[in-house]
Amino acid sequence: MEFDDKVPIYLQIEDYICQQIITGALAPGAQVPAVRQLAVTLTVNVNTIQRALSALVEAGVLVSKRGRGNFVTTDEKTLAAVRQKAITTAVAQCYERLVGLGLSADAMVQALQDYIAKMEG
Amino acid sequence: MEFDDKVPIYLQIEDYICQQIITGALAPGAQVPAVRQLAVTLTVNVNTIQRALSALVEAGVLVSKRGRGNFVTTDEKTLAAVRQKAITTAVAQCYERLVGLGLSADAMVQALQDYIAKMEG
Amino acid sequence: MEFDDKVPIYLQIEDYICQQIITGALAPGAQVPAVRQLAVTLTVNVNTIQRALSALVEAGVLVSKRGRGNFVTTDEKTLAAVRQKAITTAVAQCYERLVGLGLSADAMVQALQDYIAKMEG
Amino acid sequence: MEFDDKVPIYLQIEDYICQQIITGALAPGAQVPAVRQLAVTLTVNVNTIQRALSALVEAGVLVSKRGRGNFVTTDEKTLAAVRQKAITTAVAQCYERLVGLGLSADAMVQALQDYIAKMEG
DNA sequence: GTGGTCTAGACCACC
DNA sequence: GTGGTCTAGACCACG
Repeated sequence: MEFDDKVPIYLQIEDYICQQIITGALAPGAQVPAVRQLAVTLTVNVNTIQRALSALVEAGVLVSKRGRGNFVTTDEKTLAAVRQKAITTAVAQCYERLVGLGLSADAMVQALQDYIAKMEG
Repeated sequence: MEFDDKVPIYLQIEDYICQQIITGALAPGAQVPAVRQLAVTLTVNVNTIQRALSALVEAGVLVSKRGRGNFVTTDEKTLAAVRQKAITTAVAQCYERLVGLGLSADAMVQALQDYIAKMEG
Repeated sequence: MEFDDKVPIYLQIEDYICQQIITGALAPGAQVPAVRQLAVTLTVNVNTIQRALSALVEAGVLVSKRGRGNFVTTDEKTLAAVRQKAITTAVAQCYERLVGLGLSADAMVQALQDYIAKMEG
Repeated sequence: MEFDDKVPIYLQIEDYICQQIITGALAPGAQVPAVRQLAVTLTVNVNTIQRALSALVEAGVLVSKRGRGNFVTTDEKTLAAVRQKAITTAVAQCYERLVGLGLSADAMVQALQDYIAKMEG
């Protein structure tokens, strides 16, 4: 995995875990890979992983079982919220920036469609 | 102006200046407010402003005239590139994140339209 | 190390690092001395070192690994380009000045050979 | 005329005047253009011109006649020295940098010849 | 310990 | 007054 130097790695890892959950790569109730395992696969320090997981536990997305590991919550409301928040955040950020650049609603949609066409066409 | 803690202030200032240029608030050839002035209005240290402006000078977006101030380039190609890059960057970031979340092209466009409707409707 | 007052220290440090790389004192992939270490040995402020290294990172000559240090790139193309640019820059500057003084091509070569003879003879 | 932002303009103007003298564009005894005239043609502030001329007067290259202007010295020794110094300085700077890059004497001469061939060939 | 960012304050070159 | 450079010293993210 690649990290953007300009934003804290632990935040990027948070997003990464959420992404795994949303896409189903990490199913509800599933065990999250061990901290040391994640540290290896993401080539990141253990402390950095810990920080990211702690935040997710705090948010209720993961539940930590002492001595056994971390698990994805099975609470559907929380999971739905995670998904919705991830999407909204991405879209909102884009919207704000494009508004700042003076684009109209139509121009925004057009810009997105153009980009999608370029990437997938 | 408000700054996001998670990304370097000097980068946000770069974006801010570019935005001013793109929206026409800073016309081609216009003088950029004095470094010390910007420092006051943005409530940021002079050096931080300098760092942002230096990068823009390096990129050719601004030209620095010693003892006189910084000015927006009049080179149309550069200006067009600035605008295009700003839009593409915003859209690309959004696209990448939504792809990571498993959204289809249609779902992406829908999500954007929904958000726009919510904000502007 | 000695610095020339008339040109920014950070630029001289850039050149110094490049020189170390070109001569092999800093091998490809090798770790550059810590910022604070360089600051001590070059008797220069840490920020000044940072500015020089940042430019080299930007240029791809160095790669920065957060919390671990700065390393010389292993990309051969980049390294070759660094070497070539350093030589060309030095020669070009000399050439331009001598042309401005009205010297012929032969006179230039002669002047260089004379100087070399004086220094090494 | 173009100036390199990285070295003081007044030094570049000094070099420029010396160059004019060496190439004969300013003959021995000739009057140097008025300060305000130079300021216009070089698009530089009057004070900056003054500073450069003062240094040359100090060095004996120019002689200042109150109320009448500045004139190129007619002292042949001084003029010869100016020329020699200009050449030596250019060559020495190049030599030092190439030595620092580990080039042999032959390689230096070769690099210069290559560059000349590229420019004039 | 290592790099990255920011602040505060100073000095210089130039207009 | 304007930008450019440098210093000193602090704090944060990361290993």
